[in-house]
Amino acid sequence: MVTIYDIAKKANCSAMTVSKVINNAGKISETTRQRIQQIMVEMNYVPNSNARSLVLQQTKLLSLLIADITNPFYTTLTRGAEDAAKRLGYQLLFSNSDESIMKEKEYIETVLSARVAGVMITPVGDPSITHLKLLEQYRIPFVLIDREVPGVNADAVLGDSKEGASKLTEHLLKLGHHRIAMINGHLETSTARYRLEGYKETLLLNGIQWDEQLIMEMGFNQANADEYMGKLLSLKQPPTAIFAANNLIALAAIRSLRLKGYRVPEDMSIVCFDDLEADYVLDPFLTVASQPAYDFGAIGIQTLIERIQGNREQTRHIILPSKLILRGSSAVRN
Amino acid sequence: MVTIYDIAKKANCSAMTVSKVINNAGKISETTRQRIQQIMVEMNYVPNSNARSLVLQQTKLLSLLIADITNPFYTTLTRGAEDAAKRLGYQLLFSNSDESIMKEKEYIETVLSARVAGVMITPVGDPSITHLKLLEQYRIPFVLIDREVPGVNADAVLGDSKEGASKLTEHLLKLGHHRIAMINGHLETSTARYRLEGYKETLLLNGIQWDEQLIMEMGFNQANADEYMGKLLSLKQPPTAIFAANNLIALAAIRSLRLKGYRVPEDMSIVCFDDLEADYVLDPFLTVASQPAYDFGAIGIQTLIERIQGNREQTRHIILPSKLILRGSSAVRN
DNA sequence: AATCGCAGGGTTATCGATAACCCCATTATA
DNA sequence: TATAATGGGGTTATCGATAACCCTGCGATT
Repeated sequence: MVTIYDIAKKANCSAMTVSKVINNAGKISETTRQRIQQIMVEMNYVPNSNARSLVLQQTKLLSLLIADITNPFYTTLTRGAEDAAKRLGYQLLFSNSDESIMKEKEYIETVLSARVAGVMITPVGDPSITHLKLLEQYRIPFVLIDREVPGVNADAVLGDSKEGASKLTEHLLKLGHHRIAMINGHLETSTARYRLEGYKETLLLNGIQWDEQLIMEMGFNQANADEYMGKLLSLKQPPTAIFAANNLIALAAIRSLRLKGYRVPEDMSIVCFDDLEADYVLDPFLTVASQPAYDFGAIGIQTLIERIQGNREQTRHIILPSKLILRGSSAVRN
Repeated sequence: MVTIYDIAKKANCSAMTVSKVINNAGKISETTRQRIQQIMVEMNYVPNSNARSLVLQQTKLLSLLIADITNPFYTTLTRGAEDAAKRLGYQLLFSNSDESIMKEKEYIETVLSARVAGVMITPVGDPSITHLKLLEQYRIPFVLIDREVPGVNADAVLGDSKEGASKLTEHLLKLGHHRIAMINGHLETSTARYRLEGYKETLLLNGIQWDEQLIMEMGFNQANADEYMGKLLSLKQPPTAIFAANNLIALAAIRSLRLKGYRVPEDMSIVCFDDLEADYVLDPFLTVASQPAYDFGAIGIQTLIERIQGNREQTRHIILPSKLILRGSSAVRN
């Protein structure tokens, strides 16, 4: 391990002088500066950030915690975050909570003990408040992304879940569906609540009372899609359309339907939130409310850095719109 | 910021005693242990890992650098790595080099300065040797994953690129194609070289001399797919089949072909490496040599941790096989 | 001639946690 | 009874980098 002391010895000067060269601070003659810099290159000196952040009480490290690394929505978001962080001179490390509150807790403790400069996080759900309060207590700036948490007053970059849900529901209604099921994420998640709200409200506005039997709270990780589809299909009056709270739920639902011999959209229309980026799919099939994933990440990081640098007082919620994209998974009711 | 000194003051003892409680070391009476532990909980104490790793000269942090976070192959790999790390008691942080040697360099310097316990990395290519030597110099254990680097003697978890390429090429030959183009990643990447080797060798074994005009070195990030497809299609004897070095290249190629009015597989067969996990795609279309992405990650982390714990002397290369999966993108030559 | 100012560089304490070692009672042992 | 052994806990130095301050010598100023 090369330290500034090793450099100092070779350069015949004190460690402090080396430190000053590294930080471009203090008064150093041009000759010694160059001598020291050359020695640092020769010896492949890399500063020990642990030592540095111990004394400085800060780092240039940002942390991003996403809920599901296998969901293209989050990886695209991550790209946006990464680009923004780089542009603004910060390093970004990610982690993946996998929708697990325990993993989230461990991760928060890790970043806390690393004293990162800031955290951007897709909270698993309302119970995340415990960890978020920890961040508050340790005065580590953070930004919520995609999901908000009641009781936590922080900057947030969110999609307009209610509006998007309304658009999707309305679309299905226009196609003649009135038995529309919803397969939702956990209601402990703000997006799930808003999407449900938009769904219910739109039904009501169109003179339809929602049917609790048609509303499933499955969770965003698509476990048990088969079970939930089974329940829906065995109702006396099964749905003719499904609103899935996100893309992976929709895919799981379609797969399950096909296994049971149903066709989409002939026997069942399906719509959902979040596009699968065209990169992954040759023939996009899902009718979706597409959210600007890349922007989520980029704007989130910008907001976070502004907060870190103390340019702002009040917390701010930024709401990004979604865009309805009509495709083959939804059709006029038979 | 709560420190052990704050705890000590409240508990009326020395910081050392607190430290001993935290580390379950030394001799502490049950009463004081409990008293201290309770105070730590009350005050939400989180140890400062910077201080700790400064004195211990080590951490429980592993670092994973992947080449493209938007490629499902890598995100699935990441899942495997994450699960393995958790199981073995390590925390995992990822980053994304985006196939950029500069980003890779910055990242390596970051993990170096953080003195992580170990690094798992998909090197961008042969030039990565510079950074990898740095890791060696600082004695940070690392494992190469998916790609090897000549001149770097390290553990590695690799796919059998040559064998997979042979299988794919053979498959196309059996379908009657003999003008088979290859759209490859950069030859600075070991996988690209091995895949090319398998391709050429299989052609030769079947009595076909390869045609340099049919071999394109595009890079794994699918830039300029249109340009390369244009070149191939405007040849006097254009290919009737394409072997793409990975999944995203294949998709880009198909998209480009369609834009130009070609149909797959009727006008052009396409095969490639790396499956798109069934999670993302409703109707898998690509004929692929599928690699066990999850295992790459899991085995890689295991190997890394073994090395960290010094259970092994010699470096080891683990080669994982790929599986040919036949689908609609390849068909008998017209 | 005495003082000042500044360039150039060094000393020391500090961040938070831990290793290595020390110290003092009390109990066990010869 | 004298001594060793042990439990329970404290002291001090250390990791690598930096902030705050100090020192020295030389040319400029009065």
